[in-house]
Amino acid sequence: MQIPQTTSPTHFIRQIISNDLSTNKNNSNVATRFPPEPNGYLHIGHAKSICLNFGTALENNGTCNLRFDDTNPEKESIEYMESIKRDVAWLGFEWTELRHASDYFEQLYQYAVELIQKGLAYVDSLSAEDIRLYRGTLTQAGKESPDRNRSITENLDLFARMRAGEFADGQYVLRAKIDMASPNMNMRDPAIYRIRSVHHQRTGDAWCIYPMYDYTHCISDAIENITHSLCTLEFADHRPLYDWVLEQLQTPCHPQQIEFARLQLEYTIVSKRKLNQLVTEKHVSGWDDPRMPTIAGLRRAGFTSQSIKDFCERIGITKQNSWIEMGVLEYCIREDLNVNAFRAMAVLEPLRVVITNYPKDKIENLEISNHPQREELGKRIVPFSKTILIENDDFSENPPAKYKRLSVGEEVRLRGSYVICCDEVIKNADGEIIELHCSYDENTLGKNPEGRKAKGVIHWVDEASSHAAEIRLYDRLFTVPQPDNEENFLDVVNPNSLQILNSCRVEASLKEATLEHRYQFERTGYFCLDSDSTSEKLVFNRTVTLRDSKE
RNA sequence: UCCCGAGUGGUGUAGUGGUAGCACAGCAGACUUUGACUCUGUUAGUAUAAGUUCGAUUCUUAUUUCGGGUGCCA
Repeated sequence: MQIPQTTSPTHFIRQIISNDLSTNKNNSNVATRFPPEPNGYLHIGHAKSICLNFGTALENNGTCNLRFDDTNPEKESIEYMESIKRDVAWLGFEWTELRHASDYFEQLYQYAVELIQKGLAYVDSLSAEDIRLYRGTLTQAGKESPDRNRSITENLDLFARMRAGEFADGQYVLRAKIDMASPNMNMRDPAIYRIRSVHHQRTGDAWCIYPMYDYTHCISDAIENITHSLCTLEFADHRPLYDWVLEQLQTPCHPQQIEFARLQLEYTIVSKRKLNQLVTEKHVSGWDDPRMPTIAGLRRAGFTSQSIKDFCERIGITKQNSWIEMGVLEYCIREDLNVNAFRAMAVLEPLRVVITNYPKDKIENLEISNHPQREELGKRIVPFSKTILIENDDFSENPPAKYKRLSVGEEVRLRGSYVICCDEVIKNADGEIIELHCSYDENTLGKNPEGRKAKGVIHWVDEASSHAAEIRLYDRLFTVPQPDNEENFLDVVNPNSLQILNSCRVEASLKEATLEHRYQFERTGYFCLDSDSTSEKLVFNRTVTLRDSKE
């Protein structure tokens, strides 16, 4: 007997947590958070983090907050916050609480005062340039700022006046007093507050000093009683600072920061700066362009949230930097859509076929299953008459070996309909094929012809009852697996990443297509209705092709 | 070699001091009213060198390769 494997594979973070649970660490609570900065749209890499954080909470009956890391008002906006909430919700996760680092600005300030009082922070008047010079290099220790031993009283006064807006941007900065000789640059008296007289999207003009990430993140985690603070590898060097801050202060708890490798997906980029550039320079139509690796783009392309979650589970969680092949993502969406997408027929590049021996005005309303393996999904009506359209590609005058489509003198099955034989090719004055004359075998509806076998099965639509449609064929946005390695990633944008087909014809039933449904256009791929679609003009996006094993 | 991290088939990821498993990709075949799906079979791997051990992919050391680190970004 086979026991179905339903448990997810383990990974090192699951092991750490199950170990913590077994020792009753954190009173056996599990609290995580997803902490995006609202300075761009969420992308597939964020999806990995979202699935990890929310998933970890779900698996352990814990909590997971959505917390906006909004400490840099110059780059952040409400629009991005809204898009992030929408995308997390679309993925199917519910945050326990919605928080903002800016909710803690007053507490953060008071903790900073506490640091100053303990002689662990000081106000520095060095310029940004000088601070950089004083910091030293990777191989050389830094040297201390002349202001490092400013008195506590003076520091307190200056910090209060920084808050009060008495100084210009950049005139002073609050620094943690740690160790200018540390081999870890993050510990060389990092800045924890800077003066920035800018309007904040949530706190308005209440503040002109804003806390830095390292200082803010650990305290925010502690305030929210986070148990496991999961972040990407590049923050590993910051962990000593994360721990240092919490060790100096009387915070509610001391969360454990654990780092994992960020997602690297071939043929995509996830740098917010570059993604932004693609949008602003109009290489794509927007953040939700189906070629974008953003959640919004994937959604518009027709990806399901389930397929993305499945993908995130499959790629695993480790500390190894690795590249995921596009084939994995494609497999995940095909696996979902194969089971759940309704089947339909669409002809992308039509070729007219007249069935010479079919009655002139006859129309047969054929009933065809919506899914070959799932009868419960019902049937649809597909009209059939004397003049139909087939895919231009599905006919060849000089068929190669093993050709399974139509050619002169050969028979093919029209999917869900009759077997036809091509008798004659009609060409125009330029010698281009404009029409095919075929004959049908009336005894082949729902049964095989006797004594012979059709070469293959092709899709079709009835010309009169079909609808015009625009079909957008999307392909990978870049021509190389690692566009980030290029001198200029714009040089390797795939010029053929979008092909718009305007003379497509889709079967009558597709008139009722909805944004929520996914479709498999038989033999051509998986598609979804695009939001640009109108009742006059249907627009479909190709999510992914079908697997293709023909050589 | 200033600090930190990581090396398991083509890719990703498990595992144990005792025959290295799974998935994707690939290849071959079966089935097929989708060249889809499904099914079957199959190719291919522990970075290198020493050491400990009856036995090392696992433990130790060295080497090597790759990634990250010098924002008043996150």
